[in-house]
Order: sequence, then C-alpha cells, then structure tokens
Amino acid sequence: MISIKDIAKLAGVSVSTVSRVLNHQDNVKADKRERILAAIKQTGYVPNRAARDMVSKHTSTVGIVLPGMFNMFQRQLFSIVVHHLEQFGYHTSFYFASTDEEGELACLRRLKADRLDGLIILHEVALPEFRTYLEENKIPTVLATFERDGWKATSIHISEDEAALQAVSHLIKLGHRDIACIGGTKYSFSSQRLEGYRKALEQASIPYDASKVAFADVYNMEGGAKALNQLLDSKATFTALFAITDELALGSIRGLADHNLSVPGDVSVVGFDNIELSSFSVPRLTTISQPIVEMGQMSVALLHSLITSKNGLPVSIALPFTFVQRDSTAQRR
Amino acid sequence: MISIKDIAKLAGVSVSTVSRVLNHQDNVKADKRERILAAIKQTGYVPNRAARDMVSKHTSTVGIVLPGMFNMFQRQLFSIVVHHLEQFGYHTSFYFASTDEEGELACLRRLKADRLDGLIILHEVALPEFRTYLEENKIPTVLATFERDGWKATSIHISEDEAALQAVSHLIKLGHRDIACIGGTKYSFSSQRLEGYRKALEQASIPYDASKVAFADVYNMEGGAKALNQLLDSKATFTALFAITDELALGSIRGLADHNLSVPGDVSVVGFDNIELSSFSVPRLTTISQPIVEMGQMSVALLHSLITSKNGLPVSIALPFTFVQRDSTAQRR
DNA sequence: AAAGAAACTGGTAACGTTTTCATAAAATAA
DNA sequence: TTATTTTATGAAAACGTTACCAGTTTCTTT
Repeated sequence: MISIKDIAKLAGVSVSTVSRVLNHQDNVKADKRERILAAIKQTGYVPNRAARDMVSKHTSTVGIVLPGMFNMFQRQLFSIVVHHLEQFGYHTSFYFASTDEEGELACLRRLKADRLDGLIILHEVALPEFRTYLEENKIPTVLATFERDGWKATSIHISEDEAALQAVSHLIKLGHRDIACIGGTKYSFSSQRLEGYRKALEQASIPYDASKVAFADVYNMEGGAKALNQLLDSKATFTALFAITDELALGSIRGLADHNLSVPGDVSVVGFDNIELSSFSVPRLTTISQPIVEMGQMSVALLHSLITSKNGLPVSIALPFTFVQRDSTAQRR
Repeated sequence: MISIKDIAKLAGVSVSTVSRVLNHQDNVKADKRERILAAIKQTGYVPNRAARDMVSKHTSTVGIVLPGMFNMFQRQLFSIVVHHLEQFGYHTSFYFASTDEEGELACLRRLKADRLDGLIILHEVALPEFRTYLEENKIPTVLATFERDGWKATSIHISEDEAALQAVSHLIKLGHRDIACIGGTKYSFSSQRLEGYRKALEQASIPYDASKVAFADVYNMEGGAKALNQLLDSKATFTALFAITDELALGSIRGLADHNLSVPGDVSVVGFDNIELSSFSVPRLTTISQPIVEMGQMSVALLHSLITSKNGLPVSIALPFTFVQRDSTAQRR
C-alpha cells in the first residue's frame, strides 16, 4: 500500500511538502506542487484516513443512532439526514441501540472508541451513561424528533400532543363521537400523541373510553392490523380511528378491508407523520405532516454549527406541523 | 482524553501488558489483569479506533455502496444487511454513489481512503475504475441483487428475466392478452425484467406492442403513477399491467384509482420484489418475491468468509424466487 | 538443587499522517 | 549593494496503538 513517503520520494520532496499540498495549503512552489500532484495521480494515492484521524484528533465522521428495526418515517428521515451530512463532507457511521440495556451499552462503547465529531440520535436512548458520556466529553449532539428532559443537547421536534389534538379534533368536527385509537409503547411520542387524543375528547366533552384504545406492539403495518383486530374482537364500536403513526393507520385500513369495512365510508381514519406512502395509498391518508425535510436538514445544519463553533448553546426547536386532509376521513353518516 | 499509557501508569504495568489484556490474550497474571481491568473501568477508557486501525492494517469496517436515493426494496435489504453486519462485529460505513460520473469518483476516493475490510454494493456502479481498484487491491466485495459481467466479485441475485416471465405468464393464464408494462431505466434489472415480459408474450404468441410500455423516470410510487398516466394518455388499452417493481405497481394502482379504474376488477396488476408493503396494501399485491432476508444474510456471510479466508473464489449465486398470488390479479372478464 | 522449559513482562520500533520549529531561499526595502 | 522581511522547505516529534524481541520470572523435571 502506497504512502505519503512514497509520494515524497517519487516527487523528490519531503513528506511535509506533500502533506501541505494534500491539505490545500498554498505555500508550495508551483513546480513542486505539480510534481507532487503528478505522483499522486500516477500512483492513485489516497491518504490513509486512520492515520489522519489519529493525529488530527477529529474524524469528520458523525454517528447516527438508530433502533434495531426502524420504521418508514425513520428510514425517510435517516436518508435525508445522511444525504445532507454527505453534502457537508461528513462521513456517516451507524450505531444500533437495541432497546435492551446491553444493546445500548454496546452502542455506547463503540461510540466512545470512534471519537466522533458529532452525533445525531434518531432513537430515544434510556441509559444514563449515554448522557453522561456525551456531556462530559462535550460531544455535539442533536436529538431528532424528540426531546429529553434535562439533556443539554439540541433537539428538533414538533409539538406532538398539539398535533394529535388537531388530528382528533378534525374527526370530531366531522361529527364523529366514537373515536378509537391505535397507540404504541416505549417511546415518548406514543404517550404524547395519546395525550393529544385525550385532550381532544375532553375539549368536546366526550368521555375517554379505554376499551376504544389498542396498543400496537410494533410500529409497522402488521402491528396496525393486529391492533385493529384487537379492537374489533373486543366489540368496541367506532366510526373513526386515530392511529398515532401513518404506518399503523395504513395497517389498520388493511385490517378494516379484511372485515369488509370501507374507509372512509364505514370508518374515518387519520394518521400521523405523513410518510411518502400516505399520499399514494388507496385511499390517500388524512394525516399530520411532520416537516421531515426541514427536520433532516436542520438537524445536520445545527450539528455542523455545534461542531464548528464549539460554544453554541443547546437549543430546543419545535418546528411547525401541518394538518393534511385527504381521502381517508369523511363526515359521519 | 485518556489513553493506554494512562491505564498502564494507573495499574503500574507497561503498555504492552495493557494491550495484551485489551486484546484478550491470556498470558497475563491474574493480579495485574485485575488491576488493569479496574483502571479501565474506573476511567471509562476505550481504545482509540483510529490508532488501532492504523497499526493493525484492517478496520473491521465494511462499506455499503448505495445510490443517492434508494427505494423501498433497497432500504429493506439495506437494513437487513446492516443488522447482520452488526452481528458479525463489523462496523458499517456508507458510500453514496450518485449516478453521475463525478459522484462515483468521489465515492471511490473515499472508499480508498478508508481502507475497508470489505464492501457490499447495493447499487450498480458503472465506472471502470471501481472494478480496477477493487480487483487490484483484492478488496472482498459482494454484489447484492445484481451481476456484473467480468467482475471477479461474488454476486447474489435472482434470475430476473425468468421471474418476470413467470409474473407475466400468470396474467396470460388468467386470460389477459392486452398487457401493459411499466418499466424503468438505468439499471440492468430493468432491461432484464422487460426481457422477461417480452418472452412471456412471445411464448403466448402475443405481439409486442411498444405503445403498451411506459418507462418510469424514478423507482418510486410517484414514478409509477406518472407512468400509468402516460399509458392512459396515449390511449393504450389493456386489462392487465406488469410493473417491474412493487413500488411502481403500487403507484400505478393509485393512478388507476384516480381514473376510477378498480384493481383487479378493471385491471389486473402484478409487481416485482415483494416489499413488506405489498402484503398490506389495498388490494394486496400479486408479485414476485425476492428472498430478501436470505439475500441479506448470505451477502454478509459470504463477505465474511471472503474477508477471513482471503483465498475464496468469487461465486455467482442465483437464489430461487417465488411467485406470490394475492388480490391484485383476477381472471379476465 | 540444578537445569531446562514455560509463562510472563517491559522496552522499543513500527504504522502514516500532521504539526512545529528551524533553516534556507527568495522577495522586498533601505 | 546589504539588511530585512517574507515565503518555502525539510527534519523530527508527536498521535495511540500493536508487534516483536529480549529479558525476567516461575514452574517442571531430573
């Protein structure tokens, strides 16, 4: 494997000089620069990143923390984030934090070894060691799509409960009173969105009925379909349904179709997230739109400024959401 | 930042000894080992990866090459691959090869700098420099979901044209004679699947009609919907449709719904890939199922054996596909 | 108890860069 | 011209590891 020394020898200069042209410093005479460039081109030399990282103390790499299995919204956000990271010239490494403690610990260990420039967390981590490590070592960190009380990290999110409230209020405005809900577990957004559901009912003086709420065990379409079956099996009656995630909503629509219930004819369904799919499903899904593109690019931009300035204070940004009415909701018959 | 020297000093031993316990060598006396372990725990020390990589000449990192924007099938495969990589203890880095030459070149440059242990390519790259670099430096490489003539790299894929033939033959068996097709561009699978479509028609003595074929410019649902509109605008008549991708198929179903055409009532639709979504869409999609889980795990397993053995010959593996009949196809009326 | 083998340990040289510092060359000013 | 500043250059140290080698224990065997 060819190294900087070889280039120096080939061009008849010292390694320092080669290093200078490699790092785009302009204080090198034209003739030598050309000889060096020629040698580089001829040999196909590319500087060794490990060596660079070691001496320069930073890696130009940002880590992305994800859960083991990530849902469509996360995949979409993830691909936006990586894309922008690329634009800023960062490399990207992955860290899977499984939901169990051992998984998070392993994740943290790798994080430490890698001496990252920064971190974007797309998945709520529970372990206190995480926070300790990040704060003690002042690792620039952005929490995307959620907040963490007490963490001194920049966070980008929307007001989950307000958005859910608006989604459910829409159903109420359409005349629905029997509104079921498909919730979830583990993450803070699930309780926040459920809270929005309760508030909307409360505002309309509709009593909260626990039998109309089912919890999906996973945030995918299968989870949504299963939760819906649970609802139907328990003889819950409803003319509308709020699913805390588009994917769950789409799964529940599948489940409804299996029982020959049409959407929005028999049941109005509203989701949350506005994943790409929701505008192409049959029927198109009425939902809350998270500003996913802005979230992605702001996460990266903010992280970058955190990395470069080093003195920026952590901010918590609540981005505006929008309600998108499509074909899955209708006036109560 | 704390280093191996600090641990050595703290434990009252030499760095060599610390290095030995770090690398799980058993020839260290129990008392020293314990003192070292205690020092490590106390300080929270984790060895610096860059330094390790530099001296050990390998990085425990495998790269994944992806296109700038990847479709649902690729996302799914990608997440399976990363998951298995994790299991084998590899780190994962991303390389986006945009479709233009400059993008591929930049991708290659980074690849070289990173001294990867291996590479999984999920996106066809065109640049000859790619192949040259990989072969000359004997970088273990797996081509997932496609083959490349002449490349000495292991490849995992299915027989695209046979699968497409089977999908279209199914439509013919159902009595359809006017079968449209939504194809695509750029990648070899698109022409191979189109080839399967032609063969199926040929076998049934149905003349190939170019006006019944539209090409999507992107492999997503929007692309599918647009291609379908094109077909309808050009007054093509058909009672069945083969889309070379599930995502395109689902997009076309959306487009058909916009024209009040029902599936499978008015038009039977068959897709290709069997992405997760296809079993939950309304209607459920009849499609060709790629063994995506096996493809992902075999890619990783094969890559691993390539990395560890160093003498394995490249193999080209064609995995079996299956035809999955669901609700989007029906007998011609 | 002596000799030999085995297990353990520390010093030091790599690895491929960047950075600092001193020096040499060139450019400018007097 | 000479003195002074500026610009280029190379030598050598550092970065945090692992690997090798030699030396020192400790354990077996006679």
